[in-house]
Amino acid sequence: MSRQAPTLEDVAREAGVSRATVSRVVNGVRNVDPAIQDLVRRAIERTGYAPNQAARQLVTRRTTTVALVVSGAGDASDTEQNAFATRVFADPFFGRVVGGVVGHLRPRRMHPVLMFAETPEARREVVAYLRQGGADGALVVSTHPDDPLPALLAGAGMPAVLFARPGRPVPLSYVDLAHRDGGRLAAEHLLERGCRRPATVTGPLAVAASQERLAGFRDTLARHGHPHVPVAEGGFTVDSGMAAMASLLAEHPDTDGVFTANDLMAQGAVQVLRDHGRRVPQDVAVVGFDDSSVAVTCRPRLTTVRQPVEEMAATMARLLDDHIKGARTEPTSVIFDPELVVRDSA
Amino acid sequence: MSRQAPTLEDVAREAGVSRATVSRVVNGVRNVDPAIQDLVRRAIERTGYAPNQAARQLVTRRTTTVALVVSGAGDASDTEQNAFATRVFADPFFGRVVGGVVGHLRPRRMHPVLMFAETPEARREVVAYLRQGGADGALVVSTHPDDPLPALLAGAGMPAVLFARPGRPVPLSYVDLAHRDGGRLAAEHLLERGCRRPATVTGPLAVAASQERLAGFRDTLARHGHPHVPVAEGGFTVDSGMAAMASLLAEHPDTDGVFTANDLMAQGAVQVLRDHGRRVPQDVAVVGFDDSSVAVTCRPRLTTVRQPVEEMAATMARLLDDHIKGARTEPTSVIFDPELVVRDSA
DNA sequence: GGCGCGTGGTAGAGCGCTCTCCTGCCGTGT
DNA sequence: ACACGGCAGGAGAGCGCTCTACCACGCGCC
Repeated sequence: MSRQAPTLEDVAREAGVSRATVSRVVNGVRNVDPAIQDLVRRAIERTGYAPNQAARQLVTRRTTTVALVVSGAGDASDTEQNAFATRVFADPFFGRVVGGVVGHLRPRRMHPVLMFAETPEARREVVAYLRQGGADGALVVSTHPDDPLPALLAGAGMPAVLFARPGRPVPLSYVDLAHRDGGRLAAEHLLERGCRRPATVTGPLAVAASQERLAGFRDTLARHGHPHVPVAEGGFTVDSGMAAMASLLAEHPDTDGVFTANDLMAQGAVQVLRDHGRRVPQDVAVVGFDDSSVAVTCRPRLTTVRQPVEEMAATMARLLDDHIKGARTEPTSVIFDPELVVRDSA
Repeated sequence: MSRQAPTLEDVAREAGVSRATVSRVVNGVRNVDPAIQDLVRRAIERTGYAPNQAARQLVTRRTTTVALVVSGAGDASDTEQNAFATRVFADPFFGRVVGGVVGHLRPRRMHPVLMFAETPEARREVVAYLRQGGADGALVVSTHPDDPLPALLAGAGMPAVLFARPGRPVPLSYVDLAHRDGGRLAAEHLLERGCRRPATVTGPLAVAASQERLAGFRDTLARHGHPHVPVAEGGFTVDSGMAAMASLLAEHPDTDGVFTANDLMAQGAVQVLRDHGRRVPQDVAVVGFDDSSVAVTCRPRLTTVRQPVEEMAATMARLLDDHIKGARTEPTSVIFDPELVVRDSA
């Protein structure tokens, strides 16, 4: 790459036409004589021309990227920062988000810039990046209900779409799941299986989704003669699922059915159950949530409430596209329906 | 964002200096009178100025991004494309790569653009993106030994660094692990535990790393009186680990120690072992590879050969930086040492 | 036959920044 | 006192592209 890259000018000279004509051919805009089109294309071929993105961006004020931000709320120290990315991607959930986003972006020749915003410093960097025109908008996945990033983005007037309804109302579009229905689905399945002593391991109760999954689960059980359901709070990790299950078992050894608010915790719960001599699903039935990859890789394979993460992520990207193009100005929300997937654990 | 964003010109006017001076203050280049610096900074504050990346890129010919490419070798159909991302990130390995890369990039205000290159079409797109100046270079993680992308990149003269030595020699820098030593470490540990009938589940034997882990394992055992070691080939997934373990067990029911070429397969092997009534580690000891997050979340926790993926990824980013800056012109390789991490499975 | 009109092309003005060159002004040495 | 080096700040030329004019030309129309 030592010698200068060819420019539009070079191609134009080579083809014997003007810069504008070449530009039109490249961008497929306006009518250009087929013969000339061919001429130009041949010249492009010969010169090995590739349009300069920076120059194009400068005039169109559009990039070919969107920021894909995984956001926390903490004040993590510098040393913890790298670990954040590792930790985040340890949950198969994020891989699915990436898959969904890329699925929408790719056919449009757009690409995601990966950013992490778990500290005030990092959040500033994200906003700065957007303001400098590094990306056209942001797709935000928060890991914490008090995440200040959405408000920052909305305040800066940047196009942004969230995964899940923000803790505090923010004038931004988002996609979400009917979590309450998910809880209901889990309850109904446990009931149908004949569970008499259901319990649940929730996600962090500060998270709205956890609250709603619990509410759906609880309400459904209450309606079927189970006014009091043992509850233990977890943190969406395997370890927290183990701890929660252990405490549940200590206080309610007769538990015969557990709904855990995600698959990772279900995995932990199953392990603890086994360690305590319970067979799953014979002695205790376990229903997870998400239908992530671990649901099929762990044994027994998990019966779980499916969250269509890829679809949700793709929709998120579509909404952002609309906002960027100006085709949509009002914040919108799209809510997806969960679905029960029956496997071996319940 | 309806009204025009402020430009250098606006700040200059506001501060009563020239554009060049403002630019110098912003970029911290050359000496500028402290009083004037202050004046300019205040003007920036007031106007809410943010430098336009596109304009800057146009003249400096440098972006603030590098491509982080996960690459395959296949001709996957369109419908499989989205799944590729999901599948890739189901392995905790990639999350660690991202963590390491971001750890290096972030302090330098650089960001990774995530790209997937599992089809010829997608590979072309990656090369085109780089040639158009969308990113300054590429960090490539191949999932397949015959991946044509490295050669494409080298041919185009694009700065690029690979994770793992490429199948065919390519004049590109890379980082890698001393896989052979890893195999040796596993063998030695199994031997020390008193295993009499060791066996191994390898990765895809087309992958050099799999070959070397196997060679290291085999050679060490041979040197200690085990000239023949049962081998089953896996595919680095939980399922393939299960299948491989099952076949191993069928032919060699007296196996008392297994080295699996990654942790995911170790997890699968443990499950199959359990299903066949073997206790781990009492009846059969299992040593994994990678020290990924599953090593500590699964039960029993895995004894495994640690691969310092984050460090390796960070080094990859550093090498790329050097190449981009021109501080390094010759392809270089950096080889890391594996380390045995003893937990419960062996 | 002049005129409007659609078609296919050119010319050239920016987009916002960096960076080289230049100028004016000090301090210093002889 | 004067030449001169060094340094701070300004002027202005691009970087490579898009896009709005604008022009040339041929056609059908009254």
